[in-house]
Amino acid sequence: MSSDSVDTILAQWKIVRPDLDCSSMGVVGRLRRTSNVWQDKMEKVFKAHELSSIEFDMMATMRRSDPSGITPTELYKTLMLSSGAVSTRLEKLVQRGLIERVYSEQDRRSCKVVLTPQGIELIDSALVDHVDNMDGMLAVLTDEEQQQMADLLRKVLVAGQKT
Amino acid sequence: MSSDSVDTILAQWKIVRPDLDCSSMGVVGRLRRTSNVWQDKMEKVFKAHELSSIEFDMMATMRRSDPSGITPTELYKTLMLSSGAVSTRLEKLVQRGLIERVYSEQDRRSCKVVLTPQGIELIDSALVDHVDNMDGMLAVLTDEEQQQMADLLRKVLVAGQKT
DNA sequence: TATTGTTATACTCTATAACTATA
DNA sequence: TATAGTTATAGAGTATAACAATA
Repeated sequence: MSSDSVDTILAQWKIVRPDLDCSSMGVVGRLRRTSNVWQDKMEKVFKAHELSSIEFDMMATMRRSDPSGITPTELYKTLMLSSGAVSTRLEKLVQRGLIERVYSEQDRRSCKVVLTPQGIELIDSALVDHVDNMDGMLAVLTDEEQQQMADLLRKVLVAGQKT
Repeated sequence: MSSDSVDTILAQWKIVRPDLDCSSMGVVGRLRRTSNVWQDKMEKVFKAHELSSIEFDMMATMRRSDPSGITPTELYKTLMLSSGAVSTRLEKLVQRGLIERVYSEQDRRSCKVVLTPQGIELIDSALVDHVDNMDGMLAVLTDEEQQQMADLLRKVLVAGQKT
């Protein structure tokens, strides 16, 4: 098995701090690096569609939600952002004609944001490239290995929600 | 097996875009989320030692490097940051008495940064807490599963370096 | 002429909180 | 009085590029 930079780092710690068991860093460090590398690759694809990561996430969330739309509050809670950050970005997408606000008649404080036809076209086209991109990032793993990794990560995430 | 939020998202895509095979999102999406959750947990530990993530990374890199120090150039290349960003943060650490610059006699443009005794004390104490923290994040996985995940991630990282 | 490292500028992004309107 | 959403302010962080000193 070929070694990576994390193997080097672990070997260095073994010398400087032989008393400390850093093996967890072998998992956490690699996951962090993988996430960074993948994030960069994904941002390139998003950028090709003139979207930031968060704009992609927002539009993708709208795309897979109820066609009647989603409220800004649901959106910022789903994406774990502040209301202000979401409002600002929503306004930009409105100005680009990619989404529009539909005001509620029941609760006049509230609105829903929905994708315009152009918005759907853009996110659908970005989505295809995004899936291609992810497939490429995972191509080095067999289907079974991909399933293994998904299962291991699910286990971590489910456990983390309880805390 | 209990399901997580990514399972929900995949089910939503299955309805809205049944033509699109989003299974790679099951791996990539979970890895991204896990990374974010872990990053938050790590930052809390770093903050308890009055360090940002990057300050911790910088000091940890110095700690495991040659005791004679490391040049700012090596540091920003290792951490994949700009020279300016590293210079600014180095200066902050100098002002806090955690590191100092040792100027080269061979090349008078160059210097090395080294941890002061206080710096070593701080990073060593932060490191112990950091390792404890990582152990806790991985506690839900067996040793064998942790090894599996490390191996899968190494495979991805090694393949990624070639591109 | 290239390289090491610092500094200054400008930019992006966000959280916070103030604010409006409505419930 | 609380909530939905927007807007304004301020802060953190960075990359870029200009800069000084040396190779």
